[in-house]
Amino acid sequence: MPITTTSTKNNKTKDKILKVSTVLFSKLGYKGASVRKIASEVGIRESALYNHFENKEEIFLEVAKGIFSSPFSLEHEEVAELAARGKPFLQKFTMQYKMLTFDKGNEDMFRLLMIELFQNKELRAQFMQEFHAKNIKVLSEAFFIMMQNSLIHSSDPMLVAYEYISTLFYIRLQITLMRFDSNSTDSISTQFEKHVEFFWESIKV
Amino acid sequence: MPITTTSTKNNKTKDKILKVSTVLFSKLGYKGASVRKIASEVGIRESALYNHFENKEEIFLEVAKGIFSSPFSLEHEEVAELAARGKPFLQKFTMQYKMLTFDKGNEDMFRLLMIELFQNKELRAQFMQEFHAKNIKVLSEAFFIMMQNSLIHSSDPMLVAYEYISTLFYIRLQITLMRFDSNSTDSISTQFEKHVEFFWESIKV
DNA sequence: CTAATATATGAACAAGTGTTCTTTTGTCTA
DNA sequence: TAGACAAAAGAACACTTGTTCATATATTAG
Repeated sequence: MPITTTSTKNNKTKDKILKVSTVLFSKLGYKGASVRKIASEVGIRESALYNHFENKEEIFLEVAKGIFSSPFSLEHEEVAELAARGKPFLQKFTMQYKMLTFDKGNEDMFRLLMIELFQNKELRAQFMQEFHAKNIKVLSEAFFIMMQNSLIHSSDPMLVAYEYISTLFYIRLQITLMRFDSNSTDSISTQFEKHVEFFWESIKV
Repeated sequence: MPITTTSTKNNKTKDKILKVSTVLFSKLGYKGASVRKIASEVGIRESALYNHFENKEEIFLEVAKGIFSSPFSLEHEEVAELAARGKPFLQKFTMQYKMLTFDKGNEDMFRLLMIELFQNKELRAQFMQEFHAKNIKVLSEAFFIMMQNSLIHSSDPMLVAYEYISTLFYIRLQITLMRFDSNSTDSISTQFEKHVEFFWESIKV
């Protein structure tokens, strides 16, 4: 008898509401996605939504939980191990970042984040913490190890991390924009790999 | 007798509407800034707005014109001249970018752009063209000259330009976010200068 | 000063918003 | 089969939205 945290009950409708809301919020934003649009897409009346959620905000908060829960998991040990070899770490890290960029669910979450970023103070704080600071931490630790092993030139690991992550973010934003308009991402598809190459050539000793 | 393009008429109120709208749109977004909020801030009734503009969208379009009209002017000759000296070009370009980031008017426009980016297809297209492509063009031309003069390592100038502009954008986004919450930008204030240093050291021959 | 014109008001509109009822329907349990 | 409970519908609410219109008030021109 498996015990899931989100209650074992028969919540088929609730799940559908969340699924639909994710799509609509990430397309239209919080204001643009009205409860009637959500309900209609689910196939129920607005009033029925309130059997599953207190109000609109509760739906949004539930959806927004997904924004920073990306399974971006490089174990601490794995970081140390890969970093000791230099370039393979950058490759692994970047490919994970690339996967997140193209993954449907994470793409929606990223769009939602961008749409609501300047409308939601809490989201801004989390962006700085979860998106920026956390990445800087992992990367700077890795670059620090590379410096100790004389694989790259010595300098401030935090600065190197900043320089590295900023380009990843920009590529992700651009790809997300293009895909939102169903534009081909061909012209930018290998930008992640190019970044790894360029950066490694720039810092390697 | 100076002839301004925006008509010489006595349009004090119209100007105030645009000024107020700029602030509200860039804070609350298109949907969030209602005509009543705008009118009330101007000091008139909603109905009076329609003596100056056809509708809300016309106000927005007038405001949005300012997004991509930044006086980011490095003359073609100046680019060539500075690029031939290498690092000074990066310094000049970056300092102009930094000024735009901290300039009140351009800051509002940048925020407006970010807020509406995923809600407005036309804005996305302009972002790609005016914000991205144009900068890539100027930068890649400069890097090309530097390569010809053997100031930096030879590689794809467009790639180098991409790597350079992406970090500038990320810094700008972060600073704009912090200032939106009235947070101190001390921790990131010299990031632009650090970027110039890091990048130049990375590419110089 | 008077007439014409531009700009303001205040009320109203139709449509949309989030939310709350009461009532009906369905589903599982005793 | 009967009763309990969860989930649906449908109508209504108070409020906000963009926009319009008739009317009043300034401002300008002859």
